[in-house]
Amino acid sequence: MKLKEILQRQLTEAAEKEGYTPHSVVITSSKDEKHGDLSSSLPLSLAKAAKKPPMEIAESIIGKIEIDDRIVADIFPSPPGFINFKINPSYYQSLVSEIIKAGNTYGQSDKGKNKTANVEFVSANPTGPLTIGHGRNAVIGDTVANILENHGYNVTREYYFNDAGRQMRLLGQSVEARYFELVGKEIEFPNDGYEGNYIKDIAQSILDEHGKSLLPSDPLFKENAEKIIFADIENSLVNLGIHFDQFTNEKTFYENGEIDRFLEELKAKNLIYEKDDATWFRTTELGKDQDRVYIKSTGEPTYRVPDTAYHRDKVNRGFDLIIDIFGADHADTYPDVLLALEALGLKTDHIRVLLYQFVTLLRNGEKIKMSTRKANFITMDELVNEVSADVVRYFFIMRSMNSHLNFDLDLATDHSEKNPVFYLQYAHARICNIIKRGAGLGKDFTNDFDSARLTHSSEIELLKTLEQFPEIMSSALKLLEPQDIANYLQDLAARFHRFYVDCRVITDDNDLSAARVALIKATKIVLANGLNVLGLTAPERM
RNA sequence: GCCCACAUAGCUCAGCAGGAUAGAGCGACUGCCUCCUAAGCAGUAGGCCAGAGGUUCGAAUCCUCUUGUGGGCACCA
Repeated sequence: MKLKEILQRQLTEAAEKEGYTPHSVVITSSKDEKHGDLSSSLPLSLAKAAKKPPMEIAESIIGKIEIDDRIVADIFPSPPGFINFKINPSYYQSLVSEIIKAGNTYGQSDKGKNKTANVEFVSANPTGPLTIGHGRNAVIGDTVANILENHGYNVTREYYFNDAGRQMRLLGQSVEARYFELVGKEIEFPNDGYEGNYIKDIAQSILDEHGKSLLPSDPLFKENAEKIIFADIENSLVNLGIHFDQFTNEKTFYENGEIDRFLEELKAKNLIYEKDDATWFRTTELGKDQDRVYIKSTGEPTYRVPDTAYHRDKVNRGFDLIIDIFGADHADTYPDVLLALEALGLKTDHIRVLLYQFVTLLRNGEKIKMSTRKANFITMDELVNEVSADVVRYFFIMRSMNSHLNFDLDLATDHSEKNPVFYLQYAHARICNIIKRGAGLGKDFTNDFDSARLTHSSEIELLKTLEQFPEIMSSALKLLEPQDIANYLQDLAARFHRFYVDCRVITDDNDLSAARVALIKATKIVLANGLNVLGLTAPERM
């Protein structure tokens, strides 16, 4: 059990013995060492209802706490009504062998054991290369999936795409136009067509493969474009270390009758009606302020229809947890999907939608407006080639999902050595180097060490930070916010670098060296586990 | 106009299930390698936590309003 949980329980029991009814017992790390290592403000929160001074409550609760002195060295109150715990250093010291023993399972849990999760992310339609805009989605999704796996979930990474809609039709027409340009029979380029050079490349490859005798409206234009672009997207994802377990195509739900069935069921519930030659979903009946078009007057369904059928399919596949990673532009639309599922009697409370804010790309201090259609974009491949997958991944999760991300291209490329990801990786590399050096001197400190030798304040601070890792990981499972892990690792690396400066590891004092080697091995394990969850490499040298 | 986010150091951002003195990186200035990688460490300067109310013993954190920024409000996805 984790330290805070132990203290929480002791505090709660002691408070109850004194006749209080504590609601939430919060324990925080003390910032000032004169307040011990951990503190609780429980007495302050009880004071009002009890009509007693907080300090008096603190004293009486402390009197009832059953101290395990292997863990807690001292408990004392401080004004205006905190209870402070001084933790026995031996508790922290004992973590070293615990972490080494746990190895790559340190920080893991079995909260998701025998449970399945589906994480749907990227889901970009194959109309062009993967851009930086998609990148944030891709990295968040993959990292969230890693977090779930860290807790034992069996995760399906899924990519959903539409190939039946207007966008894909435009893509085919754009390729077609470029093809006929190449064979000298120019036809009009579609309005809103895709202008990127990659369209010309595709047209050229079609020309190379099929000659110049293709006729207008040949389905081959769209089919080839889709195939080529999709292969390119998958390759870009692999470059980022991302692999999908399943690709699901919108077309499936037309072909297997799911969409018709779904519309029929809504109709039976009188949630669908016809107006102005279109078919509408009666969202107002379900608490929204306007109805939504389901089938356009052209006869073409809107994206909501297959999307909802797709989500119903995911629910029916029986996952314990379903996660969607959407950009902020979907904030208004996904509730309609959930509403429709609920209207059909499906449970949706195991669906979690993670919305992330957009990426603003800066070059020379100016915003770049990106548009796939206008071919004004930076591709993920370009970026990964310039700054490495590690840096790109870190950049996308180092900011909280719901704040806008400024991606400064100049900073990411020209000053990449200063990227914070190197700071943590350097800590890992430093440790590897010290261990190697120790081994080179014939000092292989494997099992036999006395952790009581770890008494320097930098050592204790490092140990305290190592202790927090499992808590950080379980909080990450609850919040599904990768950023917290990145922040923690920054803190851990900082503690290590400070320790490195204060405490020499390989010294003439063999016992001390053995203890310190064990400490850095434990640190290395936690760094590597954290980097691994973020999908970053843990380099042995830099 | 309506809905959702966001607003903290010169810049980019942490901190937000309320807690004791608001942090980091970059940038500026000062120090630290005869010693495990200086991709590091220590320090100085820099803040009305957007503004105004409220709740509370206690607010950067919760609530309301104002202002500003981004996104959404399509028979686009």
